[in-house]
Amino acid sequence: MSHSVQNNEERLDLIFQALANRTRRALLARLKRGPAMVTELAKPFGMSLNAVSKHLNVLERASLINRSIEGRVHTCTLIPATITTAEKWLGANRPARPNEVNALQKDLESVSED
Amino acid sequence: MSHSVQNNEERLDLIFQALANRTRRALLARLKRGPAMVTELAKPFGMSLNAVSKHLNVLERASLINRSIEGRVHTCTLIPATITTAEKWLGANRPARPNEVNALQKDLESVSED
DNA sequence: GTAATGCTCAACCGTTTGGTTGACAATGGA
DNA sequence: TCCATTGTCAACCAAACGGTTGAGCATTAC
Repeated sequence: MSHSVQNNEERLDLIFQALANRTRRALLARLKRGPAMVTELAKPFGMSLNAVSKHLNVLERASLINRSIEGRVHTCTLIPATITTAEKWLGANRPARPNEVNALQKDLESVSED
Repeated sequence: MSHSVQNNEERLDLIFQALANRTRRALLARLKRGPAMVTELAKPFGMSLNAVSKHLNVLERASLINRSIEGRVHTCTLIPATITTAEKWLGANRPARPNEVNALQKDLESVSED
């Protein structure tokens, strides 16, 4: 494919961009309940199958889902590890919460000990 | 402003879209270390101040940052709660991990108890 | 064999994005 | 007062987004 040559920033770009659309988030929410075929995924949305197919492409390029083809049925599966990648970035870039700050301050106090 | 009329999906759209750009993620990473003025934020990036100002607008509309004006200096501050909003969505839409599944299965077994 | 199903690809189209430049308003320092 | 600093706004531009329609290719059912 030669598409998979991505550094971490590129991966995060693709992941967050894929998440930045409510249809795609709804697709992921559905897939959390288990794998599903494309027409099944498309059913709840008031848009063409083609549009949903495009959204699935975006999710696939972001490695948020996998597709396995069996006959004419394409089954989509969530890739939880990619969601974890996004969670990790957020966790690393959210400042410590008050109680965490308190804990950190206690640590600092116990070190300086003046 | 009349801009702040947003339901949850709109808010998530704005948040994830704001996160879907490496310059903006770098800005947030910088702001995690504390508030900063606009020129200071712009310094590390090879682009015009105007471009950075636009990025800050995107972050502000997503409620990821705040701006306080004092004289001619606009100071930007991170809003951690909004990052938490994104984290919550991800946490709710990542399937349970194996150990969590085990815990859940144990719960179920202890209930049905046949 | 024919028809329906499942899905993708390609082309198109209006809107948004991410950058630029130029002008300008307001503040602060000389 | 004059000038540098700080930052925004507006207009412009190419590229990407998010949808559409139409065509077409496998696969399965009849």
